[in-house]
Amino acid sequence: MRATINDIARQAGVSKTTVSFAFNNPSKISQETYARIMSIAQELGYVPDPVARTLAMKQTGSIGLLLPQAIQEVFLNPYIGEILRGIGFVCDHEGLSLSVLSPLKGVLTQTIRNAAVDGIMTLGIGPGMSVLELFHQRGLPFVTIDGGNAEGIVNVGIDEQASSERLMNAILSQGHRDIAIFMLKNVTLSENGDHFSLTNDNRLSGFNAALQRHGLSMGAHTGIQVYHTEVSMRSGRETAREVLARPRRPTAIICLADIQAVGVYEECKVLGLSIPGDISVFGFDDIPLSPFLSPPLATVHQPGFRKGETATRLLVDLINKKTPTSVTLETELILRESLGPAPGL
Amino acid sequence: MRATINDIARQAGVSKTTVSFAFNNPSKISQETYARIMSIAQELGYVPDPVARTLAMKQTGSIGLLLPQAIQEVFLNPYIGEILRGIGFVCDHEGLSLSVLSPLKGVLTQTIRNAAVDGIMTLGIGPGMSVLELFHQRGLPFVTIDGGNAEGIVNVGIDEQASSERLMNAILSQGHRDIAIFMLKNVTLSENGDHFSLTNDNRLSGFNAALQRHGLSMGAHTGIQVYHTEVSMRSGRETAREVLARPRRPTAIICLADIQAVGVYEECKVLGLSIPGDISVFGFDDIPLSPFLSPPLATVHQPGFRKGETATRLLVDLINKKTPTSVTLETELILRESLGPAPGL
DNA sequence: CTGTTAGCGCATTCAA
DNA sequence: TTGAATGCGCTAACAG
Repeated sequence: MRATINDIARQAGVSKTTVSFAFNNPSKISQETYARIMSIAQELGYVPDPVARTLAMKQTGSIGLLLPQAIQEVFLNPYIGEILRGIGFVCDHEGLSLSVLSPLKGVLTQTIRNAAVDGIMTLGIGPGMSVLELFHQRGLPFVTIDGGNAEGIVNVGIDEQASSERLMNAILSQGHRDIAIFMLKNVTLSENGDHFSLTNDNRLSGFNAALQRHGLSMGAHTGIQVYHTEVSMRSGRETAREVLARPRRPTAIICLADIQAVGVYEECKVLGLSIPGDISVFGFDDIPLSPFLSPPLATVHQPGFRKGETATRLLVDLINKKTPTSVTLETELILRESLGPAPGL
Repeated sequence: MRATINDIARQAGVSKTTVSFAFNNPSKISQETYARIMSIAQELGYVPDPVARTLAMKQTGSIGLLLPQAIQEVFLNPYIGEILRGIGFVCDHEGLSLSVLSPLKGVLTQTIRNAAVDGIMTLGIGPGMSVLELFHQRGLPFVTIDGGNAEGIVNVGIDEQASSERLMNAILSQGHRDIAIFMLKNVTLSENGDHFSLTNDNRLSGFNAALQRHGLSMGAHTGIQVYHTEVSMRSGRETAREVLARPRRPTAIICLADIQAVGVYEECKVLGLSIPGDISVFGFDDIPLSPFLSPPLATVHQPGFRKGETATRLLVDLINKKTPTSVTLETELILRESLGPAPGL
């Protein structure tokens, strides 16, 4: 049975308040009482209970991060690590701790109910998802990352559509007309277990915009096709295997996550295909290792660290009763050697 | 002002107990009261306060992870991501949430005091460090990862010494006699801001064991020298720049973290040095991308995921009053193309 | 500088 | 099946 503030107070012959001051505001009591209290506390191994303190102060000193998938899936993607670093940077700065919340199968609601946090951040949770209502219900400040802009919610993201359009333009301008696009599956969660993704939609329409301007379109009868893949090396590889076996083999593969491209590289090596000689590969995210792949991966640079950093700052503002607004960060097209002209050109 | 259990009770014309049951044990009350309570709760947007609940139940449902450095440093290393995935795997399974605690400059003590968790895991915190006493004082169950074995503390790690010895043997058997070793700096923290690392010591003695058997030793007058570097790509690159400019250039570089090797690769490319033609590179960890570097990186495979997984299971056992014991996991020497014979052999 | 007195919001034993 | 009472451990007005 751990010692409580009462035990200390009794032993020291003072009141609870005095003990409390000793720990939180020593300047309000005399040196000697302070010393006596601390020595007794030491002796009894007393440490103030953080939960009780939190209850009394109505402040947990921690913020939550709600992931779109199980943690062991999500952190397969190094890009998430970048976001996490940004979040952590601000947390450290503000003296906050970070609580990682996974969306467990049916108990997501419970998870959110029970989260002892001052505010919460979400990854890829869009407007209209019932999770957000839960936050409102609890009166929990929240900001979304890559959740899409909407009235009344603070979001940090990029211009998905413009970025994708630029990406596709780069590909098309190299003469590619047979293109496989690896879209992101399971990147976000909705209450009923279904998955949908605003990010996907936006990127798709960016692609279409570029295609249209070239008089092209996606579809089974064209050379431009979409595949729904998971955000992992393995999935990238498996899909590449499937795609590269098609009679009309694409001359370019677009991976909407760099990490998938690693799997594509691997499969190409096995098949003896040269990048970009036989096939060009384009990524998205620009994870720290993309420049070091062989060949270096062309991609869209996304400011992952700053995304996390910005979102956390906004959340802190929100918690402090300020009223921040959504932020859109810049992306940059990074042309590296994995993009080359279409074979035969 | 959020609604409390009292508001609901009053509105519904029942007692607090009944409302509590409605949320936690509906089978103990009648259908109709349940329905009435829930509907009123819905209307008033009532959600039980997690902190108050925690206080009453004496269980937070979350465990803490105490990092050795600021989060933005630590997650520069993909290997940590692997450990995190393992931890998350078990957390999900057990319905626990994960609280990431950073060792802030002076307030580490505060951080630990205020952490509302049922148990805690540490990375690279060894026996004898005062942090551990704090855990005892709070009566907080804890397990260490890579903390070294000691009486009375539960640890999950690898045989650092044997692994390093095997590593060095592999290098020596390729004829290398001029070797640069990039040790890990700042990998662990102690209370007074100093840093020291049991891991470093153990690996060093493993290296020395192998060297001795070959009649060699480390030192300024020999070809085998140790550099203290940070666990990052950048640090690996900078140290490589320094090392490769030495008059007696090493023919092999050992990086005690794969991620550093990426920086070494980069510098070699700039200098026009071929791996392993001019210089061999050996890593440690076997991060997911090591096989995809060019050339693939020879390294010591460490089971990061299983480390996290095992440690978390042990912690859960500890929380449940079981008495688990320390675990040592296996490593494996992975010979890939970045290791070749010393030039001239 | 120190003590008294209320909460904070919920869970739970014991009666009814 | 429900309610009253008590406790969880701490903070913070408000007095003195």
